[in-house]
Amino acid sequence: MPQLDSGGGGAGGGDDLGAPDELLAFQDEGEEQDDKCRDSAAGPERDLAELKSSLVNESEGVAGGSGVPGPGAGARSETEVGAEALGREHTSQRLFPDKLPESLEDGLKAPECASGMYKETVYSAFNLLMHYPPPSGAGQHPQPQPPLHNKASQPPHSVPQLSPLYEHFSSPHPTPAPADVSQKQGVHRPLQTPDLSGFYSLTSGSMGQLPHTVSWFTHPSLMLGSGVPGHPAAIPHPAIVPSSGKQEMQPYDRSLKTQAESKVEKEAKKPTIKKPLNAFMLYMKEMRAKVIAECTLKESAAINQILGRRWHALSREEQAKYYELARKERQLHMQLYPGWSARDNYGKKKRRSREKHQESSTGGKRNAFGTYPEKAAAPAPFLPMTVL
DNA sequence: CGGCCTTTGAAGCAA
DNA sequence: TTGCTTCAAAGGCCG
Repeated sequence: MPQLDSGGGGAGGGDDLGAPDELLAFQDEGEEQDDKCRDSAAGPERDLAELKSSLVNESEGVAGGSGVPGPGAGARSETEVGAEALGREHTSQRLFPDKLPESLEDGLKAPECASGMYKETVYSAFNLLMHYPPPSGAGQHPQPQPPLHNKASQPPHSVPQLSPLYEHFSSPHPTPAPADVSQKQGVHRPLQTPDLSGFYSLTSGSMGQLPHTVSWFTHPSLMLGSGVPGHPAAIPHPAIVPSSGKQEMQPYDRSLKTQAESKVEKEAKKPTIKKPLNAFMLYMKEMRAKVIAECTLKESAAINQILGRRWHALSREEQAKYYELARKERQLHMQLYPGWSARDNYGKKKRRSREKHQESSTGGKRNAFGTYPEKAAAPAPFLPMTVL
């Protein structure tokens, strides 16, 4: 794990929310894996690997280069790009999975996927966020991020499960906000983090371009919202979802319920506070739409594979931005839900049975670290991100 | 309809 | 302390 940093005392003095991720020491991470990849890429697979490699290069054209995506970035060798971006040796084959879903292969073969599409600076919006500008200026952003969560099926009133901080710069979909959230924060202690306070000072009138920011402000704990019975009109925080995931029952149905049932139901309906997103999740949220547009892919599994590779292709500085954002997310999450713990959601998702897990772990499938047990002799792909 | 897939990172848990 | 597991997002796929 990229357990790094800390040494610096962390940004925001005293806020060391366990943000071991501040600096990602991913130098050479997967160096050995590269070897493995090289091995596995031999023969016909090598072409595929190179194809994938070029895909990563494109992403570096965008994300990389600290905003100087040269026109020929996509044509440069990965070694060049990697060395430039990371200042580290960057072998030509990195982390190529042995297999890719067919859809991913299709995507990689797609011409639009191979052409350099990442011309804009991905982080322009990110920088916007990082500086917590007043919302009035947000609309001035020249290149609003493409819609990331515009599912047509989504009820207009619902709040997409977006990472609030991230939403601040990524989502174009307005979310109705109360005129004065602060008035509804009676029971919630005011946030004191200077960075974050800027968010909460937003008003509904300024939400045009940064709509989902509101989701932060309409956080249940802020406005006695979804988490508090008797305030049905409140807009839930994206981190909060009804644990049942089902629609609200009609009053008539409700009357049919026995007390015991309703009790159980009540229990089940207790809103689930979701984990704050980590750096990679934030990165995925931002880049997913681009990958989809570029590769005409829709399968998340395939997209995530691409994003995983692109993530590793990012420079340290670029990744650091997401780590910082994730840190702020955690910080805010902690402030909003002081008593919340990740264990609250433990076991709530019905996951594959442990049996299956064990079976897979011995059967060549990926374990929790994304590694393959049979290759366990070699360092796990991402563990070698050792401290510099 | 709901779990799986797939990714990385954070955190929980057991030993 | 170490190593493993679960969850976070996303959306197509499949039983």
